[in-house]
Amino acid sequence: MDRDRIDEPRPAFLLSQLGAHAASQFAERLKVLDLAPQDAGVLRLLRVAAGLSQQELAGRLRIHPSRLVAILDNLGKRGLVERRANQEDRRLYSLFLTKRGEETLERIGKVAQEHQEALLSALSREERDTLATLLLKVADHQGLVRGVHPGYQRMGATKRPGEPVNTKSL
Amino acid sequence: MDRDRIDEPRPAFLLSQLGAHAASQFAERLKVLDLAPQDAGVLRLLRVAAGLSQQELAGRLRIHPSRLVAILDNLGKRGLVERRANQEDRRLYSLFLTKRGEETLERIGKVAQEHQEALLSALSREERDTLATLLLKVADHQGLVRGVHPGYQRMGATKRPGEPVNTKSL
DNA sequence: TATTGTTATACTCTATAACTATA
DNA sequence: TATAGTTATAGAGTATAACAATA
Repeated sequence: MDRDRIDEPRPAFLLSQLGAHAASQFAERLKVLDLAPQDAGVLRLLRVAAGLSQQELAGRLRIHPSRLVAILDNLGKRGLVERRANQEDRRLYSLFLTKRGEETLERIGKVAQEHQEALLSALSREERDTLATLLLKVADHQGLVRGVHPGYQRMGATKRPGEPVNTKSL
Repeated sequence: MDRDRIDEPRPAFLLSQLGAHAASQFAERLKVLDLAPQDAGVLRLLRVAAGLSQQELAGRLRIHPSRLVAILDNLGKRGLVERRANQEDRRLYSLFLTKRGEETLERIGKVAQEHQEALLSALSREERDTLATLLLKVADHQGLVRGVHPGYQRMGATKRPGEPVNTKSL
């Protein structure tokens, strides 16, 4: 059998374990700004891709369009994001970051920096660089989109999108 | 501002992103055995700590005891885990892996191996070792318990344990 | 009175599909 | 007819608290 010895943790499990830990720690820190990770994702994407429609934004973040509505309602109500009417097609909104949204994004950046510092404090600068290089290599090879967290897709969801509804559960 | 250039992905974000990806890929592969990640966690722990009570098991896995009931009902019904009456204290069950449970654990090991191979295929053997070393260093420093995934705590949950019930939502 | 395992209830959050208005 | 954004509904899965048996 050969596996009755003390388990050497598999790197894949470590990755998954640490990733979940990192995500929850970051979400915890974001609460200071009264924001959730998806909110940060939306704001960050709108900085580099201003003017997107909701459909486009949802597509890029892998969020269901109907879910994005509530997220944008909240961010809009708080004056961080603006829905501007699109002249050419009046069915569409064009989404923009407000001044306050940009400021909030700066604060998010600080929070993320502190988070990362705490998370990786066990590593030297050089080790962090090595880690970043390796992770980026794997992420690119796996086809992960920069800045798009798989968790955005379903943060507290219970059913996978596209998964058939289970009529006769239990 | 200095951050208007192309984002160098932060290693902390990469970690979180890749971790979520790894977790979902693994969960997907586990479906072949009709098991969820928590099930694998239960079986694995019972291999090295046979005879635990449900309370002890729940405590170690950071799963709510009432949730563990359904998990064990399922594993028991399928003959992978056995609830033996405890002679000394008849309120307790002593949990054991069955023969079939051990076999299933072997299969899980194979699935995990394949999963890891696919996940890290971008890296050389040496790079994988380096990655494992760095991750383990961080995980230990963060106080993560070997083999206990933070996601076990809430896999599709909507409310954090201990969090007050939100009476006036919206 | 306290603890183990169990169950019923309430709660949160989502995807789906219907809906409105525009095209 | 088709598409953008919105909303209503139902589904899924949890934590909490109450429960019965035992200590």
